[in-house]
Amino acid sequence: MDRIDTAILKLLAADARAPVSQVAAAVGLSQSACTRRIQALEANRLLRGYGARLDHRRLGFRVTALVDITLGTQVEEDLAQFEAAVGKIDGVVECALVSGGQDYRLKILCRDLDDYERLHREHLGRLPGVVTINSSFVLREVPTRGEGDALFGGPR
Amino acid sequence: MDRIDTAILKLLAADARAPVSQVAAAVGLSQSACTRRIQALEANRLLRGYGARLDHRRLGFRVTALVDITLGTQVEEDLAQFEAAVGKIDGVVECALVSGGQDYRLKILCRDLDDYERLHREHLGRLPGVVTINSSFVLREVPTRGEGDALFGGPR
DNA sequence: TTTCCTTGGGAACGCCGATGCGCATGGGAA
DNA sequence: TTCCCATGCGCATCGGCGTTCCCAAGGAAA
Repeated sequence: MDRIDTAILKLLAADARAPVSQVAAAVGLSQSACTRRIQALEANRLLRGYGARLDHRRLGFRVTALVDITLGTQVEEDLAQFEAAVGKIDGVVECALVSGGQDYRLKILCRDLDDYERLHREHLGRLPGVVTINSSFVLREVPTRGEGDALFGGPR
Repeated sequence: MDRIDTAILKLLAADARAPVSQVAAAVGLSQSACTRRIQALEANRLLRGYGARLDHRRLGFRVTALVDITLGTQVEEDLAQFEAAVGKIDGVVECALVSGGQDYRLKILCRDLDDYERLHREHLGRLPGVVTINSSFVLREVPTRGEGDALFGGPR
Protein backbone atom coordinates (compact mmCIF):
# COMPACT_ATOMS: atom_id res chain seq x y z
CA MET A 1 0.00 0.00 0.00
CA ASP A 2 1.66 3.16 -1.18
CA ARG A 3 0.54 6.39 -2.72
CA ILE A 4 -0.11 4.76 -6.06
CA ASP A 5 -2.37 2.11 -4.57
CA THR A 6 -4.41 4.71 -2.77
CA ALA A 7 -4.74 6.69 -5.96
CA ILE A 8 -5.95 3.60 -7.79
CA LEU A 9 -8.51 2.84 -5.10
CA LYS A 10 -9.69 6.41 -5.13
CA LEU A 11 -10.21 6.36 -8.86
CA LEU A 12 -11.97 3.01 -8.80
CA ALA A 13 -14.17 4.15 -5.94
CA ALA A 14 -15.32 7.04 -8.09
CA ASP A 15 -15.76 5.00 -11.28
CA ALA A 16 -15.33 1.27 -11.08
CA ARG A 17 -15.79 0.77 -14.79
CA ALA A 18 -13.08 3.19 -15.82
CA PRO A 19 -10.70 1.49 -18.25
CA VAL A 20 -7.53 0.28 -16.60
CA SER A 21 -5.56 2.18 -19.23
CA GLN A 22 -7.19 5.40 -18.03
CA VAL A 23 -6.46 4.64 -14.39
CA ALA A 24 -2.92 3.71 -15.28
CA ALA A 25 -2.37 7.00 -17.08
CA ALA A 26 -3.83 8.94 -14.15
CA VAL A 27 -1.45 7.34 -11.66
CA GLY A 28 1.54 7.31 -14.00
CA LEU A 29 1.82 3.60 -14.60
CA SER A 30 1.63 1.26 -17.55
CA GLN A 31 -1.48 -0.79 -18.12
CA SER A 32 0.14 -4.02 -17.07
CA ALA A 33 1.57 -2.66 -13.86
CA CYS A 34 -1.77 -1.11 -13.01
CA THR A 35 -3.61 -4.33 -13.73
CA ARG A 36 -1.27 -6.23 -11.44
CA ARG A 37 -1.77 -3.66 -8.70
CA ILE A 38 -5.52 -4.01 -8.96
CA GLN A 39 -5.27 -7.79 -8.90
CA ALA A 40 -3.13 -7.58 -5.78
CA LEU A 41 -5.61 -5.23 -4.12
CA GLU A 42 -8.40 -7.67 -4.90
CA ALA A 43 -6.36 -10.61 -3.63
CA ASN A 44 -5.58 -8.77 -0.40
CA ARG A 45 -9.27 -8.03 0.00
CA LEU A 46 -8.69 -4.32 0.21
CA LEU A 47 -10.92 -4.23 -2.83
CA ARG A 48 -13.93 -6.34 -2.05
CA GLY A 49 -15.80 -5.94 -5.30
CA TYR A 50 -17.69 -3.53 -7.47
CA GLY A 51 -21.27 -2.33 -7.36
CA ALA A 52 -23.66 -0.24 -9.38
CA ARG A 53 -25.00 2.99 -7.95
CA LEU A 54 -28.75 2.89 -8.30
CA ASP A 55 -31.11 5.83 -8.05
CA HIS A 56 -33.61 4.64 -5.47
CA ARG A 57 -36.05 7.44 -6.03
CA ARG A 58 -36.22 6.99 -9.76
CA LEU A 59 -36.70 3.28 -9.18
CA GLY A 60 -39.75 4.01 -7.10
CA PHE A 61 -38.23 3.72 -3.63
CA ARG A 62 -38.96 7.12 -2.22
CA VAL A 63 -38.71 6.35 1.47
CA THR A 64 -35.46 5.85 3.33
CA ALA A 65 -35.94 4.99 6.98
CA LEU A 66 -33.28 5.17 9.66
CA VAL A 67 -34.43 2.93 12.45
CA ASP A 68 -33.06 2.62 15.96
CA ILE A 69 -33.86 -0.62 17.74
CA THR A 70 -33.05 -1.43 21.35
CA LEU A 71 -33.02 -4.95 22.68
CA GLY A 72 -34.01 -6.16 26.10
CA THR A 73 -31.05 -8.44 26.32
CA GLN A 74 -27.30 -8.24 25.94
CA VAL A 75 -26.63 -11.94 25.74
CA GLU A 76 -24.56 -12.70 22.71
CA GLU A 77 -26.79 -15.57 21.63
CA ASP A 78 -29.80 -13.27 21.59
CA LEU A 79 -27.92 -10.70 19.59
CA ALA A 80 -26.91 -13.33 17.08
CA GLN A 81 -30.49 -14.48 16.78
CA PHE A 82 -31.66 -10.93 16.22
CA GLU A 83 -28.99 -10.31 13.63
CA ALA A 84 -29.78 -13.48 11.74
CA ALA A 85 -33.42 -12.43 11.53
CA VAL A 86 -32.58 -8.91 10.42
CA GLY A 87 -30.30 -10.19 7.69
CA LYS A 88 -33.20 -11.88 5.98
CA ILE A 89 -35.49 -8.87 5.71
CA ASP A 90 -35.75 -7.37 2.26
CA GLY A 91 -35.33 -3.63 2.39
CA VAL A 92 -32.77 -3.58 5.15
CA VAL A 93 -29.60 -2.42 3.46
CA GLU A 94 -27.54 -1.63 6.53
CA CYS A 95 -27.54 -2.78 10.12
CA ALA A 96 -24.98 -2.11 12.81
CA LEU A 97 -24.64 -2.76 16.50
CA VAL A 98 -23.60 0.52 18.03
CA SER A 99 -22.25 1.79 21.31
CA GLY A 100 -24.37 3.73 23.76
CA GLY A 101 -27.11 1.47 25.03
CA GLN A 102 -27.35 -1.95 23.49
CA ASP A 103 -28.99 -1.02 20.23
CA TYR A 104 -28.94 -1.40 16.52
CA ARG A 105 -29.23 1.16 13.79
CA LEU A 106 -30.71 0.13 10.48
CA LYS A 107 -31.18 1.74 7.14
CA ILE A 108 -34.24 0.58 5.26
CA LEU A 109 -35.43 1.31 1.74
CA CYS A 110 -39.15 1.29 0.96
CA ARG A 111 -41.43 2.29 -1.86
CA ASP A 112 -43.59 4.52 0.33
CA LEU A 113 -44.86 4.91 3.86
CA ASP A 114 -47.47 2.22 3.40
CA ASP A 115 -44.74 -0.12 2.37
CA TYR A 116 -42.77 0.82 5.46
CA GLU A 117 -45.78 0.32 7.66
CA ARG A 118 -46.18 -3.16 6.30
CA LEU A 119 -42.51 -3.95 6.81
CA HIS A 120 -42.67 -2.53 10.31
CA ARG A 121 -45.69 -4.62 11.20
CA GLU A 122 -44.69 -7.86 9.52
CA HIS A 123 -40.98 -7.92 10.16
CA LEU A 124 -39.52 -5.33 12.50
CA GLY A 125 -42.17 -5.83 15.15
CA ARG A 126 -41.57 -9.56 15.13
CA LEU A 127 -37.85 -9.45 15.58
CA PRO A 128 -36.77 -11.37 18.70
CA GLY A 129 -35.90 -9.43 21.83
CA VAL A 130 -36.96 -6.01 20.60
CA VAL A 131 -37.98 -3.47 23.24
CA THR A 132 -38.23 -0.21 21.32
CA ILE A 133 -38.29 0.79 17.69
CA ASN A 134 -37.65 4.38 16.72
CA SER A 135 -38.07 5.39 13.10
CA SER A 136 -36.78 8.48 11.35
CA PHE A 137 -37.28 9.25 7.71
CA VAL A 138 -34.82 10.90 5.40
CA LEU A 139 -36.18 14.23 4.23
CA ARG A 140 -33.19 15.22 2.18
CA GLU A 141 -29.84 13.67 1.39
CA VAL A 142 -26.94 16.04 1.67
CA PRO A 143 -24.25 15.55 -0.95
CA THR A 144 -20.98 14.64 0.73
CA ARG A 145 -17.53 13.77 -0.38
CA GLY A 146 -17.25 10.37 -1.92
CA GLU A 147 -15.87 7.38 -0.13
CA GLY A 148 -12.56 7.78 -1.89
CA ASP A 149 -12.13 11.32 -0.64
CA ALA A 150 -13.15 10.30 2.85
CA LEU A 151 -10.52 7.60 3.05
CA PHE A 152 -7.67 9.18 1.18
CA GLY A 153 -8.35 12.87 1.43
CA GLY A 154 -10.07 15.18 -0.96
CA PRO A 155 -8.44 17.48 -3.52
CA ARG A 156 -5.32 18.92 -1.98
CA MET B 1 -38.51 -0.75 -16.87
CA ASP B 2 -39.62 -4.32 -16.99
CA ARG B 3 -38.57 -7.55 -15.41
CA ILE B 4 -35.45 -7.78 -17.54
CA ASP B 5 -34.27 -4.31 -16.58
CA THR B 6 -34.68 -5.06 -12.90
CA ALA B 7 -32.76 -8.28 -13.33
CA ILE B 8 -29.95 -6.41 -15.04
CA LEU B 9 -29.80 -3.81 -12.29
CA LYS B 10 -29.79 -6.49 -9.66
CA LEU B 11 -26.89 -8.28 -11.28
CA LEU B 12 -24.92 -5.09 -11.79
CA ALA B 13 -25.58 -4.04 -8.21
CA ALA B 14 -24.01 -7.27 -7.06
CA ASP B 15 -21.07 -7.15 -9.45
CA ALA B 16 -20.63 -4.07 -11.56
CA ARG B 17 -17.70 -5.53 -13.46
CA ALA B 18 -19.49 -8.65 -14.55
CA PRO B 19 -19.07 -9.15 -18.28
CA VAL B 20 -22.07 -7.97 -20.25
CA SER B 21 -22.14 -11.35 -21.96
CA GLN B 22 -22.62 -12.99 -18.59
CA VAL B 23 -25.38 -10.59 -17.59
CA ALA B 24 -27.02 -11.11 -20.96
CA ALA B 25 -26.99 -14.87 -20.54
CA ALA B 26 -28.43 -14.59 -17.04
CA VAL B 27 -31.38 -12.52 -18.19
CA GLY B 28 -31.88 -14.38 -21.46
CA LEU B 29 -30.80 -11.72 -23.89
CA SER B 30 -28.11 -11.32 -26.48
CA GLN B 31 -25.09 -9.20 -25.74
CA SER B 32 -26.19 -6.42 -28.02
CA ALA B 33 -29.68 -6.16 -26.58
CA CYS B 34 -28.26 -6.22 -23.08
CA THR B 35 -25.76 -3.49 -23.85
CA ARG B 36 -28.53 -1.29 -25.20
CA ARG B 37 -30.58 -1.86 -22.07
CA ILE B 38 -27.68 -0.87 -19.88
CA GLN B 39 -27.00 2.22 -21.94
CA ALA B 40 -30.66 3.19 -21.68
CA LEU B 41 -30.59 2.70 -17.90
CA GLU B 42 -27.55 4.93 -17.67
CA ALA B 43 -29.13 7.56 -19.92
CA ASN B 44 -32.29 7.54 -17.81
CA ARG B 45 -30.18 7.97 -14.71
CA LEU B 46 -31.60 4.91 -13.08
CA LEU B 47 -28.01 3.75 -13.12
CA ARG B 48 -25.93 6.57 -11.74
CA GLY B 49 -22.53 4.97 -12.00
CA TYR B 50 -20.30 2.29 -10.62
CA GLY B 51 -18.14 2.19 -7.53
CA ALA B 52 -15.56 -0.03 -5.89
CA ARG B 53 -16.34 -1.64 -2.55
CA LEU B 54 -13.45 -0.87 -0.25
CA ASP B 55 -12.63 -2.62 3.00
CA HIS B 56 -12.35 0.28 5.42
CA ARG B 57 -10.91 -1.76 8.24
CA ARG B 58 -8.14 -3.26 6.16
CA LEU B 59 -7.37 0.19 4.86
CA GLY B 60 -6.79 1.38 8.39
CA PHE B 61 -10.14 3.03 9.04
CA ARG B 62 -11.36 1.12 12.02
CA VAL B 63 -13.86 3.60 13.39
CA THR B 64 -17.28 4.23 11.92
CA ALA B 65 -19.20 6.93 13.74
CA LEU B 66 -22.92 7.54 13.45
CA VAL B 67 -23.49 11.11 14.53
CA ASP B 68 -26.76 12.87 15.30
CA ILE B 69 -26.66 16.63 15.10
CA THR B 70 -29.47 18.97 16.05
CA LEU B 71 -29.59 22.55 14.91
CA GLY B 72 -30.94 25.56 16.75
CA THR B 73 -32.67 26.86 13.70
CA GLN B 74 -35.09 25.69 11.08
CA VAL B 75 -34.54 28.49 8.62
CA GLU B 76 -33.79 27.08 5.23
CA GLU B 77 -30.83 29.39 4.70
CA ASP B 78 -29.20 28.15 7.88
CA LEU B 79 -29.77 24.57 6.88
CA ALA B 80 -28.18 25.22 3.53
CA GLN B 81 -25.20 26.83 5.20
CA PHE B 82 -24.82 23.86 7.52
CA GLU B 83 -25.09 21.41 4.67
CA ALA B 84 -22.53 23.22 2.58
CA ALA B 85 -20.08 23.09 5.46
CA VAL B 86 -20.73 19.41 6.11
CA GLY B 87 -20.19 18.55 2.49
CA LYS B 88 -16.61 19.73 2.68
CA ILE B 89 -15.50 17.61 5.62
CA ASP B 90 -13.34 14.65 4.74
CA GLY B 91 -14.57 11.53 6.44
CA VAL B 92 -18.25 12.34 6.21
CA VAL B 93 -19.58 9.77 3.77
CA GLU B 94 -23.28 10.25 4.41
CA CYS B 95 -25.44 13.04 5.70
CA ALA B 96 -29.21 13.29 5.75
CA LEU B 97 -31.79 15.65 7.12
CA VAL B 98 -34.31 13.49 8.92
CA SER B 99 -37.77 13.85 10.38
CA GLY B 100 -38.39 14.00 14.11
CA GLY B 101 -36.82 17.14 15.45
CA GLN B 102 -34.80 19.23 13.04
CA ASP B 103 -31.65 17.15 12.94
CA TYR B 104 -29.10 15.53 10.73
CA ARG B 105 -27.64 12.07 10.81
CA LEU B 106 -24.13 11.55 9.54
CA LYS B 107 -21.91 8.60 8.93
CA ILE B 108 -18.24 9.29 9.41
CA LEU B 109 -15.18 7.15 8.73
CA CYS B 110 -12.05 7.63 10.82
CA ARG B 111 -8.76 5.87 11.38
CA ASP B 112 -9.25 5.65 15.15
CA LEU B 113 -10.82 7.43 18.06
CA ASP B 114 -8.06 10.02 18.20
CA ASP B 115 -8.76 10.79 14.61
CA TYR B 116 -12.43 11.15 15.40
CA GLU B 117 -11.70 13.39 18.35
CA ARG B 118 -9.70 15.66 16.08
CA LEU B 119 -12.44 15.72 13.47
CA HIS B 120 -15.02 16.38 16.15
CA ARG B 121 -13.04 19.28 17.58
CA GLU B 122 -11.86 20.86 14.36
CA HIS B 123 -14.88 20.38 12.15
CA LEU B 124 -18.07 19.11 13.75
CA GLY B 125 -17.88 21.51 16.67
CA ARG B 126 -17.46 24.44 14.33
CA LEU B 127 -20.40 23.72 12.10
CA PRO B 128 -22.81 26.67 12.02
CA GLY B 129 -25.97 26.47 14.08
CA VAL B 130 -25.19 23.26 15.93
CA VAL B 131 -26.85 22.75 19.30
CA THR B 132 -26.11 19.14 20.15
CA ILE B 133 -23.84 16.44 18.79
CA ASN B 134 -24.46 12.84 19.70
CA SER B 135 -21.93 10.23 18.59
CA SER B 136 -22.37 6.48 18.39
CA PHE B 137 -19.73 4.08 17.21
CA VAL B 138 -20.28 0.97 15.19
CA LEU B 139 -19.28 -2.07 17.20
CA ARG B 140 -20.21 -4.62 14.60
CA GLU B 141 -21.69 -4.52 11.13
CA VAL B 142 -24.46 -7.00 10.53
CA PRO B 143 -24.47 -8.56 7.07
CA THR B 144 -27.69 -7.67 5.28
CA ARG B 145 -29.17 -8.33 1.92
CA GLY B 146 -27.55 -6.39 -0.84
CA GLU B 147 -29.02 -3.30 -2.37
CA GLY B 148 -30.27 -5.28 -5.30
CA ASP B 149 -32.23 -7.67 -3.12
CA ALA B 150 -33.62 -4.78 -1.10
CA LEU B 151 -34.98 -3.06 -4.17
CA PHE B 152 -36.06 -5.97 -6.28
CA GLY B 153 -36.61 -8.72 -3.78
CA GLY B 154 -34.31 -11.48 -2.70
CA PRO B 155 -34.29 -15.08 -3.91
CA ARG B 156 -37.87 -16.15 -4.34
C1' DT C 1 -53.60 -3.66 -45.08
C1' DT C 2 -49.88 -0.68 -44.87
C1' DT C 3 -46.66 1.93 -42.38
C1' DC C 4 -43.98 3.12 -38.55
C1' DC C 5 -41.77 2.27 -34.34
C1' DT C 6 -39.80 -0.56 -31.07
C1' DT C 7 -36.88 -4.27 -29.76
C1' DG C 8 -33.99 -8.28 -30.35
C1' DG C 9 -30.38 -11.15 -32.79
C1' DG C 10 -26.17 -11.77 -35.67
C1' DA C 11 -21.62 -10.49 -37.20
C1' DA C 12 -17.59 -7.54 -37.65
C1' DC C 13 -14.56 -4.34 -35.91
C1' DG C 14 -11.85 -2.21 -32.50
C1' DC C 15 -10.36 -1.97 -27.94
C1' DC C 16 -9.37 -3.56 -23.60
C1' DG C 17 -7.37 -6.52 -20.23
C1' DA C 18 -4.42 -10.51 -18.93
C1' DT C 19 0.01 -12.85 -19.25
C1' DG C 20 4.94 -13.85 -20.32
C1' DC C 21 9.31 -12.01 -20.85
C1' DG C 22 13.24 -9.01 -20.19
C1' DC C 23 15.23 -5.41 -17.51
C1' DA C 24 16.21 -2.09 -13.89
C1' DT C 25 16.54 -1.04 -9.08
C1' DG C 26 17.37 -1.82 -4.25
C1' DG C 27 18.49 -4.37 -0.17
C1' DG C 28 21.05 -8.18 2.19
C1' DA C 29 24.95 -11.27 2.85
C1' DA C 30 29.57 -12.73 2.28
C1' DT D 1 32.66 -3.86 -2.52
C1' DT D 2 30.53 -7.42 -5.05
C1' DC D 3 27.21 -10.73 -5.98
C1' DC D 4 22.55 -12.34 -5.72
C1' DC D 5 17.83 -12.42 -5.23
C1' DA D 6 13.50 -10.24 -4.85
C1' DT D 7 10.48 -6.80 -6.28
C1' DG D 8 8.23 -4.11 -9.64
C1' DC D 9 7.86 -1.91 -14.15
C1' DG D 10 7.40 -1.67 -19.30
C1' DC D 11 6.76 -3.83 -23.75
C1' DA D 12 4.50 -6.91 -26.77
C1' DT D 13 1.19 -10.38 -27.68
C1' DC D 14 -3.11 -12.73 -27.72
C1' DG D 15 -7.62 -13.82 -26.48
C1' DG D 16 -11.87 -11.99 -25.25
C1' DC D 17 -15.07 -8.56 -24.60
C1' DG D 18 -17.88 -4.64 -25.80
C1' DT D 19 -19.75 -1.60 -29.24
C1' DT D 20 -22.02 -0.83 -33.30
C1' DC D 21 -23.61 -1.48 -37.48
C1' DC D 22 -27.66 -3.91 -40.20
C1' DC D 23 -31.66 -6.63 -40.65
C1' DA D 24 -35.80 -9.14 -39.05
C1' DA D 25 -39.99 -9.71 -36.28
C1' DG D 26 -43.93 -8.08 -33.77
C1' DG D 27 -47.38 -4.66 -32.40
C1' DA D 28 -49.94 -0.27 -32.84
C1' DA D 29 -52.02 3.30 -35.38
C1' DA D 30 -53.87 5.23 -39.56
